[in-house]
Amino acid sequence: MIIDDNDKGLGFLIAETARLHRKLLDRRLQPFGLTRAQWAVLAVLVRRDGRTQSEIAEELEIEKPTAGRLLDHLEQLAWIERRPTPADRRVWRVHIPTAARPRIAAVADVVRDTRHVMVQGLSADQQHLLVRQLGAIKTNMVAALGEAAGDPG
Amino acid sequence: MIIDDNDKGLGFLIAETARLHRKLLDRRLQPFGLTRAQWAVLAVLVRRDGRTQSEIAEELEIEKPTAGRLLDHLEQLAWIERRPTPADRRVWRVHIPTAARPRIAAVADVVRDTRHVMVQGLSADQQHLLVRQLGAIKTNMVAALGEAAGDPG
DNA sequence: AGATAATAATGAGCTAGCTAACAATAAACA
DNA sequence: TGTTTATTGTTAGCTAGCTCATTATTATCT
Repeated sequence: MIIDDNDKGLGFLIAETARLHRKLLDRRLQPFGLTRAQWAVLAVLVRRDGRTQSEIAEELEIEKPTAGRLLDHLEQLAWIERRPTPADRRVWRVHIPTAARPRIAAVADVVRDTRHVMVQGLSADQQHLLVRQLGAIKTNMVAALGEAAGDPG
Repeated sequence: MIIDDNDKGLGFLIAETARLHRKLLDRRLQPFGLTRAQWAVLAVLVRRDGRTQSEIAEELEIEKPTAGRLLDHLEQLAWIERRPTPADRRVWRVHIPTAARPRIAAVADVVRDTRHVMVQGLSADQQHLLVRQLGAIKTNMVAALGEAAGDPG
Protein backbone atom coordinates (compact mmCIF):
# COMPACT_ATOMS: atom_id res chain seq x y z
CA MET A 1 0.00 0.00 0.00
CA ILE A 2 1.69 3.17 -1.15
CA ILE A 3 -0.57 5.71 0.46
CA ASP A 4 -1.31 4.21 3.83
CA ASP A 5 -4.73 4.13 5.39
CA ASN A 6 -3.99 6.95 7.75
CA ASP A 7 -3.87 9.23 4.78
CA LYS A 8 -7.05 10.60 3.33
CA GLY A 9 -5.92 9.45 -0.10
CA LEU A 10 -4.83 11.18 -3.25
CA GLY A 11 -8.33 11.54 -4.63
CA PHE A 12 -9.47 13.50 -1.62
CA LEU A 13 -6.37 15.68 -1.76
CA ILE A 14 -7.16 16.49 -5.37
CA ALA A 15 -10.76 17.25 -4.40
CA GLU A 16 -9.64 19.65 -1.66
CA THR A 17 -7.30 21.38 -4.05
CA ALA A 18 -10.07 21.75 -6.60
CA ARG A 19 -12.39 23.22 -3.95
CA LEU A 20 -9.80 25.79 -2.99
CA HIS A 21 -9.29 26.70 -6.62
CA ARG A 22 -12.99 27.23 -7.07
CA LYS A 23 -13.22 29.29 -3.91
CA LEU A 24 -10.30 31.50 -4.90
CA LEU A 25 -11.35 32.04 -8.48
CA ASP A 26 -15.03 32.54 -7.63
CA ARG A 27 -13.96 35.27 -5.25
CA ARG A 28 -11.67 36.97 -7.75
CA LEU A 29 -14.25 36.83 -10.53
CA GLN A 30 -17.08 38.10 -8.36
CA PRO A 31 -16.50 41.76 -9.38
CA PHE A 32 -17.27 40.68 -12.94
CA GLY A 33 -20.40 38.81 -11.94
CA LEU A 34 -18.80 35.55 -13.07
CA THR A 35 -18.01 32.21 -11.49
CA ARG A 36 -15.18 29.85 -12.27
CA ALA A 37 -17.50 27.44 -14.08
CA GLN A 38 -18.96 30.22 -16.20
CA TRP A 39 -15.48 31.42 -17.07
CA ALA A 40 -14.53 27.92 -18.21
CA VAL A 41 -17.32 28.13 -20.77
CA LEU A 42 -16.19 31.53 -21.96
CA ALA A 43 -12.61 30.30 -22.25
CA VAL A 44 -13.74 27.56 -24.60
CA LEU A 45 -15.57 30.09 -26.73
CA VAL A 46 -12.63 32.48 -26.78
CA ARG A 47 -10.61 29.71 -28.37
CA ARG A 48 -13.29 29.15 -30.98
CA ASP A 49 -16.57 30.92 -31.39
CA GLY A 50 -19.83 29.43 -32.60
CA ARG A 51 -19.71 26.02 -31.02
CA THR A 52 -22.82 24.01 -30.24
CA GLN A 53 -23.82 23.34 -26.65
CA SER A 54 -22.94 19.68 -26.98
CA GLU A 55 -19.47 20.54 -28.21
CA ILE A 56 -18.97 22.83 -25.25
CA ALA A 57 -20.11 20.16 -22.82
CA GLU A 58 -17.81 17.61 -24.38
CA GLU A 59 -14.80 19.90 -24.32
CA LEU A 60 -15.35 20.74 -20.65
CA GLU A 61 -16.14 17.11 -19.81
CA ILE A 62 -19.42 18.07 -18.17
CA GLU A 63 -22.94 16.90 -18.92
CA LYS A 64 -25.19 18.74 -21.32
CA PRO A 65 -27.74 19.93 -18.76
CA THR A 66 -24.90 21.44 -16.70
CA ALA A 67 -23.56 23.26 -19.73
CA GLY A 68 -27.03 24.40 -20.66
CA ARG A 69 -27.63 26.04 -17.32
CA LEU A 70 -24.25 27.78 -17.35
CA LEU A 71 -25.15 29.18 -20.75
CA ASP A 72 -28.51 30.35 -19.40
CA HIS A 73 -26.72 32.46 -16.83
CA LEU A 74 -24.14 33.76 -19.27
CA GLU A 75 -26.84 34.67 -21.74
CA GLN A 76 -28.82 36.62 -19.14
CA LEU A 77 -25.80 38.81 -18.46
CA ALA A 78 -25.01 39.18 -22.18
CA TRP A 79 -21.67 37.38 -21.99
CA ILE A 80 -22.82 35.09 -24.80
CA GLU A 81 -25.66 34.78 -27.26
CA ARG A 82 -27.34 31.70 -28.73
CA ARG A 83 -28.02 31.77 -32.44
CA PRO A 84 -30.21 29.22 -34.22
CA THR A 85 -28.76 26.99 -36.91
CA PRO A 86 -30.79 26.97 -40.13
CA ALA A 87 -29.38 23.64 -41.29
CA ASP A 88 -30.38 21.83 -38.08
CA ARG A 89 -33.15 23.34 -36.05
CA ARG A 90 -32.20 21.34 -32.95
CA VAL A 91 -28.87 23.03 -32.39
CA TRP A 92 -27.93 26.43 -31.03
CA ARG A 93 -24.55 27.91 -31.82
CA VAL A 94 -23.02 30.00 -29.07
CA HIS A 95 -21.25 33.26 -29.82
CA ILE A 96 -19.50 35.96 -27.86
CA PRO A 97 -20.96 39.34 -28.79
CA THR A 98 -18.48 42.02 -29.72
CA ALA A 99 -19.57 44.17 -26.81
CA ALA A 100 -18.40 41.52 -24.35
CA ARG A 101 -14.89 41.11 -25.70
CA PRO A 102 -13.18 43.87 -23.72
CA ARG A 103 -14.77 42.65 -20.50
CA ILE A 104 -13.56 39.15 -21.29
CA ALA A 105 -10.02 40.36 -21.82
CA ALA A 106 -10.09 41.93 -18.36
CA VAL A 107 -11.30 38.68 -16.82
CA ALA A 108 -8.60 36.74 -18.63
CA ASP A 109 -6.00 38.93 -16.95
CA VAL A 110 -7.31 38.02 -13.52
CA VAL A 111 -7.39 34.33 -14.39
CA ARG A 112 -3.83 34.47 -15.70
CA ASP A 113 -2.63 36.16 -12.56
CA THR A 114 -4.38 33.60 -10.37
CA ARG A 115 -2.76 30.78 -12.30
CA HIS A 116 0.58 32.42 -11.66
CA VAL A 117 -0.08 32.74 -7.94
CA MET A 118 -1.17 29.13 -7.74
CA VAL A 119 2.00 27.56 -9.09
CA GLN A 120 4.49 29.77 -7.28
CA GLY A 121 7.51 27.78 -6.23
CA LEU A 122 7.02 25.05 -8.82
CA SER A 123 9.52 24.83 -11.66
CA ALA A 124 8.42 24.46 -15.26
CA ASP A 125 9.51 20.84 -15.19
CA GLN A 126 7.54 20.17 -12.05
CA GLN A 127 4.46 21.72 -13.59
CA HIS A 128 4.75 19.65 -16.73
CA LEU A 129 5.23 16.51 -14.68
CA LEU A 130 2.19 17.39 -12.63
CA VAL A 131 0.09 17.84 -15.75
CA ARG A 132 1.26 14.49 -17.12
CA GLN A 133 0.54 12.63 -13.89
CA LEU A 134 -2.89 14.13 -13.47
CA GLY A 135 -3.54 13.14 -17.05
CA ALA A 136 -2.54 9.56 -16.25
CA ILE A 137 -4.85 9.50 -13.26
CA LYS A 138 -7.68 10.87 -15.34
CA THR A 139 -7.08 8.16 -17.94
CA ASN A 140 -7.22 5.48 -15.25
CA MET A 141 -10.51 6.81 -13.94
CA VAL A 142 -12.07 7.18 -17.35
CA ALA A 143 -11.18 3.55 -18.00
CA ALA A 144 -12.68 2.48 -14.68
CA LEU A 145 -15.85 4.40 -15.45
CA GLY A 146 -16.08 2.78 -18.85
CA GLU A 147 -15.77 -0.74 -17.44
CA ALA A 148 -18.83 -0.21 -15.29
CA ALA A 149 -21.09 -0.87 -18.25
CA GLY A 150 -19.68 -4.23 -19.26
CA ASP A 151 -18.75 -7.35 -17.35
CA PRO A 152 -15.71 -6.71 -15.16
CA GLY A 153 -14.88 -10.44 -15.00
CA MET B 1 4.34 31.91 -19.15
CA ILE B 2 4.83 28.27 -18.29
CA ILE B 3 1.38 26.99 -19.08
CA ASP B 4 0.49 28.83 -22.24
CA ASP B 5 -2.84 30.45 -22.89
CA ASN B 6 -3.99 27.74 -25.19
CA ASP B 7 -4.05 25.39 -22.27
CA LYS B 8 -7.03 25.35 -19.96
CA GLY B 9 -4.69 25.76 -17.01
CA LEU B 10 -3.63 23.55 -14.15
CA GLY B 11 -6.49 24.59 -11.89
CA PHE B 12 -9.06 23.44 -14.40
CA LEU B 13 -7.20 20.18 -14.95
CA ILE B 14 -7.29 19.56 -11.20
CA ALA B 15 -11.01 20.38 -11.17
CA GLU B 16 -11.71 17.91 -13.96
CA THR B 17 -9.75 15.23 -12.17
CA ALA B 18 -11.67 15.88 -8.97
CA ARG B 19 -14.98 15.65 -10.84
CA LEU B 20 -14.01 12.30 -12.30
CA HIS B 21 -12.99 11.04 -8.88
CA ARG B 22 -16.35 12.06 -7.47
CA LYS B 23 -18.20 10.45 -10.33
CA LEU B 24 -16.27 7.18 -10.00
CA LEU B 25 -16.51 6.92 -6.25
CA ASP B 26 -20.14 8.01 -6.10
CA ARG B 27 -20.94 5.24 -8.52
CA ARG B 28 -18.99 2.60 -6.60
CA LEU B 29 -20.47 3.63 -3.27
CA GLN B 30 -24.03 3.74 -4.55
CA PRO B 31 -24.75 0.13 -3.51
CA PHE B 32 -24.06 1.21 0.07
CA GLY B 33 -26.31 4.27 -0.20
CA LEU B 34 -23.28 6.51 0.30
CA THR B 35 -21.63 9.32 -1.63
CA ARG B 36 -17.98 10.28 -1.73
CA ALA B 37 -18.58 13.31 0.48
CA GLN B 38 -20.43 11.26 3.05
CA TRP B 39 -17.66 8.70 3.07
CA ALA B 40 -15.12 11.43 3.74
CA VAL B 41 -16.98 12.24 6.94
CA LEU B 42 -17.07 8.61 7.97
CA ALA B 43 -13.35 8.26 7.27
CA VAL B 44 -12.65 11.10 9.68
CA LEU B 45 -14.72 9.41 12.36
CA VAL B 46 -13.11 6.05 11.77
CA ARG B 47 -9.80 7.66 12.63
CA ARG B 48 -11.26 9.12 15.81
CA ASP B 49 -14.76 8.80 17.11
CA GLY B 50 -16.69 11.41 19.07
CA ARG B 51 -15.62 14.58 17.32
CA THR B 52 -17.73 17.72 17.25
CA GLN B 53 -19.26 18.94 14.01
CA SER B 54 -16.90 21.90 13.89
CA GLU B 55 -13.90 19.63 14.26
CA ILE B 56 -15.14 17.50 11.39
CA ALA B 57 -15.69 20.54 9.19
CA GLU B 58 -12.23 21.84 9.97
CA GLU B 59 -10.55 18.52 9.26
CA LEU B 60 -12.31 18.20 5.91
CA GLU B 61 -11.75 21.86 5.08
CA ILE B 62 -15.42 22.42 4.39
CA GLU B 63 -17.84 24.89 5.93
CA LYS B 64 -19.96 24.01 8.92
CA PRO B 65 -23.32 24.07 7.15
CA THR B 66 -21.96 21.65 4.55
CA ALA B 67 -20.76 19.28 7.24
CA GLY B 68 -24.03 19.61 9.10
CA ARG B 69 -26.07 18.52 6.11
CA LEU B 70 -23.80 15.57 5.37
CA LEU B 71 -24.29 14.46 8.98
CA ASP B 72 -28.06 14.82 8.59
CA HIS B 73 -28.00 12.32 5.76
CA LEU B 74 -25.64 9.95 7.52
CA GLU B 75 -27.76 10.07 10.67
CA GLN B 76 -30.94 9.24 8.77
CA LEU B 77 -29.36 6.06 7.46
CA ALA B 78 -27.85 5.20 10.86
CA TRP B 79 -24.25 5.50 9.74
CA ILE B 80 -23.61 7.90 12.61
CA GLU B 81 -25.36 9.19 15.69
CA ARG B 82 -25.20 12.59 17.36
CA ARG B 83 -24.90 12.62 21.13
CA PRO B 84 -25.37 15.73 23.24
CA THR B 85 -22.51 17.05 25.35
CA PRO B 86 -23.49 17.71 28.96
CA ALA B 87 -20.62 20.11 29.55
CA ASP B 88 -21.59 22.33 26.60
CA ARG B 89 -25.12 22.20 25.42
CA ARG B 90 -24.26 23.79 22.08
CA VAL B 91 -22.13 20.94 20.78
CA TRP B 92 -23.01 17.53 19.43
CA ARG B 93 -20.44 14.77 19.42
CA VAL B 94 -20.63 12.40 16.50
CA HIS B 95 -20.20 8.66 16.95
CA ILE B 96 -20.26 5.59 14.77
CA PRO B 97 -22.68 3.05 16.22
CA THR B 98 -21.35 -0.47 16.65
CA ALA B 99 -23.92 -1.84 14.24
CA ALA B 100 -22.45 0.27 11.42
CA ARG B 101 -18.84 -0.87 11.81
CA PRO B 102 -18.99 -3.97 9.60
CA ARG B 103 -20.72 -2.02 6.85
CA ILE B 104 -18.03 0.63 7.10
CA ALA B 105 -15.30 -1.95 6.76
CA ALA B 106 -16.88 -3.15 3.54
CA VAL B 107 -17.02 0.38 2.17
CA ALA B 108 -13.39 0.95 3.11
CA ASP B 109 -12.44 -2.02 0.95
CA VAL B 110 -14.10 -0.46 -2.07
CA VAL B 111 -12.44 2.88 -1.42
CA ARG B 112 -9.05 1.23 -1.08
CA ASP B 113 -9.50 -0.62 -4.31
CA THR B 114 -10.55 2.53 -6.12
CA ARG B 115 -7.48 4.33 -4.84
CA HIS B 116 -5.40 1.51 -6.23
CA VAL B 117 -7.05 1.70 -9.63
CA MET B 118 -6.59 5.44 -9.75
CA VAL B 119 -2.82 5.51 -9.35
CA GLN B 120 -2.03 2.57 -11.61
CA GLY B 121 1.17 3.20 -13.50
CA LEU B 122 2.52 5.75 -11.05
CA SER B 123 5.53 4.79 -8.96
CA ALA B 124 5.63 5.37 -5.23
CA ASP B 125 8.06 8.22 -5.77
CA GLN B 126 5.79 9.82 -8.33
CA GLN B 127 2.86 9.57 -5.96
CA HIS B 128 4.76 11.17 -3.13
CA LEU B 129 5.93 13.94 -5.39
CA LEU B 130 2.39 14.50 -6.55
CA VAL B 131 1.18 14.78 -2.98
CA ARG B 132 3.91 17.28 -2.15
CA GLN B 133 3.21 19.44 -5.18
CA LEU B 134 -0.51 19.50 -4.63
CA GLY B 135 0.23 20.48 -1.06
CA ALA B 136 2.36 23.35 -2.28
CA ILE B 137 -0.40 24.54 -4.58
CA LYS B 138 -2.91 24.32 -1.76
CA THR B 139 -0.61 26.39 0.43
CA ASN B 140 -0.32 29.04 -2.27
CA MET B 141 -4.07 29.25 -2.63
CA VAL B 142 -4.72 29.36 1.10
CA ALA B 143 -2.28 32.27 1.29
CA ALA B 144 -4.02 34.04 -1.58
CA LEU B 145 -7.39 33.55 0.08
CA GLY B 146 -6.04 34.94 3.33
CA GLU B 147 -4.68 38.06 1.69
CA ALA B 148 -8.12 38.99 0.40
CA ALA B 149 -9.08 40.39 3.80
CA GLY B 150 -6.15 42.77 4.18
CA ASP B 151 -4.51 45.26 1.85
CA PRO B 152 -2.65 43.45 -0.93
CA GLY B 153 -0.41 46.46 -1.63
C1' DA C 1 -43.07 7.10 -47.71
C1' DG C 2 -43.31 5.60 -43.11
C1' DA C 3 -41.57 3.48 -38.97
C1' DT C 4 -37.59 3.35 -36.05
C1' DA C 5 -33.45 4.93 -34.10
C1' DA C 6 -30.26 8.57 -32.89
C1' DT C 7 -29.17 13.31 -31.45
C1' DA C 8 -29.69 18.43 -29.43
C1' DA C 9 -31.41 20.57 -25.95
C1' DT C 10 -34.44 21.09 -21.67
C1' DG C 11 -36.84 20.03 -17.38
C1' DA C 12 -37.08 17.98 -12.83
C1' DG C 13 -34.93 16.56 -8.86
C1' DC C 14 -30.97 15.07 -6.10
C1' DT C 15 -26.23 16.07 -3.55
C1' DA C 16 -22.75 19.14 -2.12
C1' DG C 17 -20.20 23.29 -2.14
C1' DC C 18 -20.59 28.29 -0.65
C1' DT C 19 -22.25 32.78 1.90
C1' DA C 20 -25.18 35.39 5.02
C1' DA C 21 -28.00 35.65 8.80
C1' DC C 22 -29.86 33.62 12.98
C1' DA C 23 -30.68 31.07 17.68
C1' DA C 24 -28.83 29.19 21.64
C1' DT C 25 -25.31 28.89 24.63
C1' DA C 26 -20.92 29.83 26.80
C1' DA C 27 -16.99 32.93 27.89
C1' DA C 28 -15.06 37.38 29.01
C1' DC C 29 -15.16 41.34 31.36
C1' DA C 30 -16.63 45.79 33.47
C1' DT D 1 -23.89 40.47 38.63
C1' DG D 2 -25.04 41.87 34.19
C1' DT D 3 -23.60 43.12 29.52
C1' DT D 4 -20.96 42.21 25.65
C1' DT D 5 -18.46 39.08 22.73
C1' DA D 6 -17.43 34.60 20.80
C1' DT D 7 -18.72 30.00 19.45
C1' DT D 8 -21.77 25.90 17.93
C1' DG D 9 -24.95 24.66 15.09
C1' DT D 10 -28.89 25.53 11.90
C1' DT D 11 -31.78 27.75 8.23
C1' DA D 12 -32.25 29.85 3.80
C1' DG D 13 -30.81 30.55 -0.67
C1' DC D 14 -27.40 30.53 -4.44
C1' DT D 15 -24.33 27.82 -8.08
C1' DA D 16 -22.83 23.68 -10.14
C1' DG D 17 -22.30 18.92 -10.59
C1' DC D 18 -25.03 14.57 -11.62
C1' DT D 19 -28.97 11.29 -13.41
C1' DC D 20 -33.34 10.26 -15.55
C1' DA D 21 -36.99 11.47 -18.49
C1' DT D 22 -39.02 14.28 -22.31
C1' DT D 23 -39.50 17.08 -26.63
C1' DA D 24 -38.23 18.35 -31.06
C1' DT D 25 -35.80 17.34 -34.78
C1' DT D 26 -32.82 14.73 -37.93
C1' DA D 27 -30.96 10.38 -39.78
C1' DT D 28 -31.60 5.54 -41.01
C1' DC D 29 -33.56 1.73 -43.00
C1' DT D 30 -37.04 -1.22 -44.69
